[in-house]
Amino acid sequence: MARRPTPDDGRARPTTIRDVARHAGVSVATVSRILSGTYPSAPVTRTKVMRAVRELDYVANAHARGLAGVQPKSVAIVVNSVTSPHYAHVAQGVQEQAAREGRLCVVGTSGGDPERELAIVQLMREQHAEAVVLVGNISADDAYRERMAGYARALTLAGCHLVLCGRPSLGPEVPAIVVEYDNTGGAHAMTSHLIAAGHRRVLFLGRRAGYTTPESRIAGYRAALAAHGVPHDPGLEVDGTMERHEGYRMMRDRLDGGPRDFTAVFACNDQIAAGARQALREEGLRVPDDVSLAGFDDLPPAPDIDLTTVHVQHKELGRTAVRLAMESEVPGTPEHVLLGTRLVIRDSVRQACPAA
Amino acid sequence: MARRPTPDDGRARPTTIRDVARHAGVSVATVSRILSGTYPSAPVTRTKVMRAVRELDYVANAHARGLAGVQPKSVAIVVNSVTSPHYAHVAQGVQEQAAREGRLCVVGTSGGDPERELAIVQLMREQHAEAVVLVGNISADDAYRERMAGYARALTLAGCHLVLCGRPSLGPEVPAIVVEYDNTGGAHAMTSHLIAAGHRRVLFLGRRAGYTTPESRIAGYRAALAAHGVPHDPGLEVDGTMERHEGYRMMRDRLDGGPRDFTAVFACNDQIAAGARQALREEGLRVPDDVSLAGFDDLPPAPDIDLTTVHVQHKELGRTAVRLAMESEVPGTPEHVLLGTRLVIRDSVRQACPAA
DNA sequence: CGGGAGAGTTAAACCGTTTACACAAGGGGA
DNA sequence: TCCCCTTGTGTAAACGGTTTAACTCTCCCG
Repeated sequence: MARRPTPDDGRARPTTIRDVARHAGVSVATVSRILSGTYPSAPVTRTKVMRAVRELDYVANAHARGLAGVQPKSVAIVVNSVTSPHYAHVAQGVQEQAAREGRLCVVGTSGGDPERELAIVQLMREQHAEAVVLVGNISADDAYRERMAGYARALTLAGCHLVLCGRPSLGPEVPAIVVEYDNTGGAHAMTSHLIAAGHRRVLFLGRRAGYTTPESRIAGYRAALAAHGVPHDPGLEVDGTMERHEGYRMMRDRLDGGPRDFTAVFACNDQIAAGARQALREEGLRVPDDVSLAGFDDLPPAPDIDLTTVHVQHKELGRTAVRLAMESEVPGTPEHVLLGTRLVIRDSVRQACPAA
Repeated sequence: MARRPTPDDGRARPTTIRDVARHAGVSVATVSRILSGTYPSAPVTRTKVMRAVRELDYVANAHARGLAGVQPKSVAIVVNSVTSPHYAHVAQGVQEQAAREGRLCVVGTSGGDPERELAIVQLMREQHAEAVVLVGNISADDAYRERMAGYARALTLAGCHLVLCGRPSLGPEVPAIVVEYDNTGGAHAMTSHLIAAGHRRVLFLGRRAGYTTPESRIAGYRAALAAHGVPHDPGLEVDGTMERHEGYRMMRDRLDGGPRDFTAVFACNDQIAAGARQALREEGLRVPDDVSLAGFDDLPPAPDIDLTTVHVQHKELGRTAVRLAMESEVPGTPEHVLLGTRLVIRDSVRQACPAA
């Protein structure tokens, strides 16, 4: 036996459909049908059953129901961490859309560790999630891609959709929906904006080889420099991750390292910008009077520090991910969506001082 | 039959333990035992089974496993929204602790709607979650409390623990773990800090009747005024919710409404403080030179706007919630925990100008 | 008065796993 | 040689629902 009948067990066993049937004086099948409402039934029986359900405070066992083939499945989302505004907003979009489609939403955090991400995906496969949404920015290691590709195929076989959100495709052979936003275009536009304001030495904070988001953004930065005939100085590209304290560190190091050789800063995201701004202020440099500063994302704390930045539709990203996964059965559904971005001009960029 | 055998079905059925058993030439029970590793087995059998598992890429069906009585259950957390830094940090703590205890974490958002919150709790009951964590700040309506109390009893009956996080108990009769932090004490300390700096007219932004968090904080504010013999002017208490745009609105209204009759502002949280700061700056008032400003929470964007605030251990709150729920079987576990807070002095509060 | 038609209900099979119990083979002590 | 114990595996009964196929009534029509 799976479990002893435990008629003498201390704690009570939850109410089952059998209890309801007995209490209402009908069969189990009748209760099931009346509750699902998919079958005609006599009003008097219906009343009896509903009363029994209320009196016993019955709720169905989701495991049993899932096992029996009913599919009110769930959507899973894997992010680095929920405290990062970027992930939080995407997650919020996923949540909202999942709720709208009547799905439960499971959130997992990987902490940026590919190993944990793979483990969570495997877990979701066990849970028979309807869709698994992987959000952004992971090291594109070859062995990792190979394994994830394998999982993607397994998920698809089990009728589950893999959605890559703000992250590039795993290759044409791998079944996955991709929802991205235009990192390169946004960075290009922002860099052009800085150049138009007369800046020719723009410090880029947050380069990170192997990570797709920073790589796309720096590509836009470089392309804009080239398009406007501004010489590209690799010495102006600073390595770092996308956290606030890293922004602080990068700027500190730069200021401590010698005379200031830039008039503007383009941070890879708003968090870095916020950290860099703090380091600048500690050094007595005002934004935008002494140094212009631009970010990317348009998330808190951008409005609080008057940051000129690139707006990304984060919630829409999450919503689209879920929507595409749900609709992917219908023929015309696209498998790759690229969301646009737009500049948000606040007050952190000023005309370059020609003397600088 | 529950489902036709579908030997001719288009899409493949996921691999079951039976497939593995057949493929390895052993019985289903043997596969189960070898995979769970709780039983002795011959090395040669073990090898065969493991190879079959690998070749078929088998993962167990979590529904079936759950039904059969194995309990690697999950932890559920219900928050207003994941984009609010306050909830995000608590959720992060819950996630981390749940992961550490080997539990899956389900996140639901209620949008502050008691009705949806109740619905999610019911859903979690179906899912047989091991613990349900409800986070903060809901309207303490009587009918709602009654229903939630009923659910709490039902959850307990099903062996599931209800944890109220940053929210008061439902009453002594209701089985629930409560993890709070000291709102009143923190607000008292901050108000005292402002009074010590010479402020006697402190504007409180974010009063909200019926909501426990603002009510506790304003109680601390009033108590501190009384303790230091500063007259209490109800006209200095402004109603509003705990969002950034509300902080902006409240301060705007106040400044537009007449001459400034306060020298310091105590915002009910950092978000309100950030909004209020923006309104002040638009009016040409500098923080802290013209007006002192204090917040509550110590979450982004507090460090970016140099906000003096009250630090709350948000992650610890979430972690404690999960930990207590897991350990609640062992006798000595407390059912009510109050976490401390501490002042974080930055640069948004200055000595009051006696003339003001 | 026999015989569909159709509404309402029930018994039983099935979903995929775990596990109590049965059982076979092999080894060692009496 | 016999018996018992250990070790490894198989059989079958749960777990709690859903669904199919069969069955029992009424009712209506020829």
